[in-house]
Amino acid sequence: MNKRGIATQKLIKEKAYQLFAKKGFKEVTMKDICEAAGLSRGGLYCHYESTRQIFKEIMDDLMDQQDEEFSSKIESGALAVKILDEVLERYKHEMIDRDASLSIAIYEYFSSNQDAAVENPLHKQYMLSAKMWKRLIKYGVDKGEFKEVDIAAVFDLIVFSYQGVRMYSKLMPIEEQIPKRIIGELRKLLVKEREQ
Amino acid sequence: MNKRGIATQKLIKEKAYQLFAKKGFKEVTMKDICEAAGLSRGGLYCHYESTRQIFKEIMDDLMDQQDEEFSSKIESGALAVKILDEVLERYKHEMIDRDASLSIAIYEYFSSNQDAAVENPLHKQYMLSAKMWKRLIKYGVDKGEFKEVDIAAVFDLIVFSYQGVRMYSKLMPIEEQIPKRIIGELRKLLVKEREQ
Amino acid sequence: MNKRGIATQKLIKEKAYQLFAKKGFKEVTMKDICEAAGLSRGGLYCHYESTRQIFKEIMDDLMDQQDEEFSSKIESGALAVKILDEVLERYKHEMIDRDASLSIAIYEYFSSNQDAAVENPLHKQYMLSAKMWKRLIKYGVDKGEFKEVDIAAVFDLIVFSYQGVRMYSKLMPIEEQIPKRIIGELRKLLVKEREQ
Amino acid sequence: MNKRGIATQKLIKEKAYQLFAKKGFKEVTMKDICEAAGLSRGGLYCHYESTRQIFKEIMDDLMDQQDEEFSSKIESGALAVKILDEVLERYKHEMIDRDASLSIAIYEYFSSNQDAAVENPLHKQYMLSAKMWKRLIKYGVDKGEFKEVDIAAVFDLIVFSYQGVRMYSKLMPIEEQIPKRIIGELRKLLVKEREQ
DNA sequence: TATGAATGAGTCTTCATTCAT
DNA sequence: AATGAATGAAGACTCATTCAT
Repeated sequence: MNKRGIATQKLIKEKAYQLFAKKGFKEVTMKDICEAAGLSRGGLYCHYESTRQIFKEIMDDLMDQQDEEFSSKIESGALAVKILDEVLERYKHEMIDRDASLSIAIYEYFSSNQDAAVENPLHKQYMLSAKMWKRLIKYGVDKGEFKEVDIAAVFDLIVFSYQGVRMYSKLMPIEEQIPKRIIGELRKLLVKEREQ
Repeated sequence: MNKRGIATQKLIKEKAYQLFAKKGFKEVTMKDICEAAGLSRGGLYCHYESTRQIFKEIMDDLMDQQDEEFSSKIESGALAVKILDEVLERYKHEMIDRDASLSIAIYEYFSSNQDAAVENPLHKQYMLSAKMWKRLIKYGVDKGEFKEVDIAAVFDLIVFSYQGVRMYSKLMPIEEQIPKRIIGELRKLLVKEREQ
Repeated sequence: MNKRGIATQKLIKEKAYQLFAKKGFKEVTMKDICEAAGLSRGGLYCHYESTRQIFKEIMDDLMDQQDEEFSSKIESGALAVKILDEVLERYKHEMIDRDASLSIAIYEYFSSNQDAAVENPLHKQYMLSAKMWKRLIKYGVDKGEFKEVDIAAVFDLIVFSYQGVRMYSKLMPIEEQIPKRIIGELRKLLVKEREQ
Repeated sequence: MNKRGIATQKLIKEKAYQLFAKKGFKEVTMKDICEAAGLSRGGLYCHYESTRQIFKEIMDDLMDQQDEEFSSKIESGALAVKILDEVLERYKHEMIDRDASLSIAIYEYFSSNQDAAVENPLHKQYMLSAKMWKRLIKYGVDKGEFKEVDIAAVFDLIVFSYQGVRMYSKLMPIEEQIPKRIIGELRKLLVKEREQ
């Protein structure tokens, strides 16, 4: 593929991202993407065969961007509480950011998916996220900043309550207090009293 | 509408429920429902104008069935911990029950919905659920069985982690351990140590 | 048929008339008529089999109402000019009365009609109208009030210019001046100068 | 659009013209046109969205072909009577030419039309026709060939009696004598006795 | 690579018509 | 006479997909 081809594919993915974020996965058609990208039918088919393929490529790109966000911070020896607060702060914002996310599209994509369970990218992402969080929690516990919690249990609570709110924020009005309260409660679970 | 009509509508809703549970909302067509119900095209249109209308009616029926599940138990003076354990046990099962639920369909239905936010039935259900949980938590606290928690915060954590797992259970394999750990952690949050 | 049946048929025809006047013949369905008449599907079919049949019956009723309007006046010995002016005045109003007439419906009905030409009720009406007008014109000529015109030619001019305007009044805005000018011109054709 | 597309559109319009002339506007479906043009459903929808759009384009093409038919003749200084006779002769033939014309279709198209009255193409055509006829009549009067008539009135009589017959020729049998008599009468209205 | 014409399958929707009640 | 549930056919419309250019 030459430069032009790559640029076209990038354009297609950008435009498709916007459509998926707005309408979910199932309601975006190849025709929609053609029109959004300013390409003809045949032109789009030169690059992609289906919305599923385009979506998968967008997902893969996003996954690649995710790195082990905590690692460098932990290695720098920062306070566990400080690292925790940074991440929770980000989570709080993402919970109420209705528009930028693909969450609905991801939901629809995977719920009509035939991928073998183990290769499921969502599962992969979950496992990766688990690894990072568990490392952070252990780090905090070892440093004496966090309580001696059930690491796996607290991680599950964090990740699923976060995802639960993200999804519901697309379906019904979520007052700002909700993420705030959840984040606060999660923090209390982890951080020793005197630290707060 | 006569008896025959009512029976047909009941049949339509039953068959449609199964389809929505299996395929989500967006992928079910009027044709699918005709065929599942053994009706002709026109026959279905005698009763319903769209999948959206059928889905809404199913939702409304379900909502009607929901009553204030804790109320009678609280009024009977049962132990708060016992009531809590019963509900959490049910939640645990629902979290991994991939098939019987409409969760994906609900997600798709509401994510492409124009209903005014306040009348949103999901929001209504959330509010109802909040009322019941808050009553239970207060009851437990007053009886000295539960810790002096931030009631609203704990409720949010319960409901959104529950919903988060329910949704993800449709998208990726959820090991049985996950609901178990979450339920356990939520219980610890509420119940005083000596009660456990 | 008993009284109730007759009353229902009358109601059907009244409601159907309104629909035909408003939407033309082709766009009125049996369903429309059911709803307008407040009858069920089956109920309407008890009385009529098709819109065509209903329309035909309405037409026949209208034809029956038409009598030889000039006859009695001529026999009373009235001035030909006076009779003429009365009729022309009525024509002038009908030309711009967009709403009350079935003209579009008649057009559509007959243009998709298989009736043998000779039994064509429109033709019958034309022939009847011709007979009456020719009698009037001859009466005026004999009395010395009208010019010695080509009776058939003047009649055709009258009837077709009248019908032409009626039809066009449904299709484009007809200024009031148009019928006025046409009526004036037709009158001049017939009536001797000194009479005016 | 490329050559092939243009050729297809031309074909569609030709076939559609025949259908409209035969069946009127309302009874022609997109399916009819597909089949007449030898195209698939989707193929037709590539070019046109509705029968209304196709019909409008056919009308516009026809309007474009109409030019100010009298102008050149008047400018050449021909006898007004000669020009008049040529046009009336054409009218006479068109009055009984049942098949080639779109008159029914036009009637149905405009009678179910929402176009703002002023932009109504039928009205535009009427105005254009009025301009041409008035110019001719004035020319004949100025040259002393025509009587000193009420120009607007005579024009209305000409155009609406012509249209009236055209329309009725689709609805009932029109003997050849009728157009002949009307044309004769209209001619007498205009042309001075000694000219005849 | 890219265009856009064309196909054909699939769904939606509306009605005329029938029929058991 | 009347109801209204049900059928089935017809037409509208949309897309994924292919292909000649």
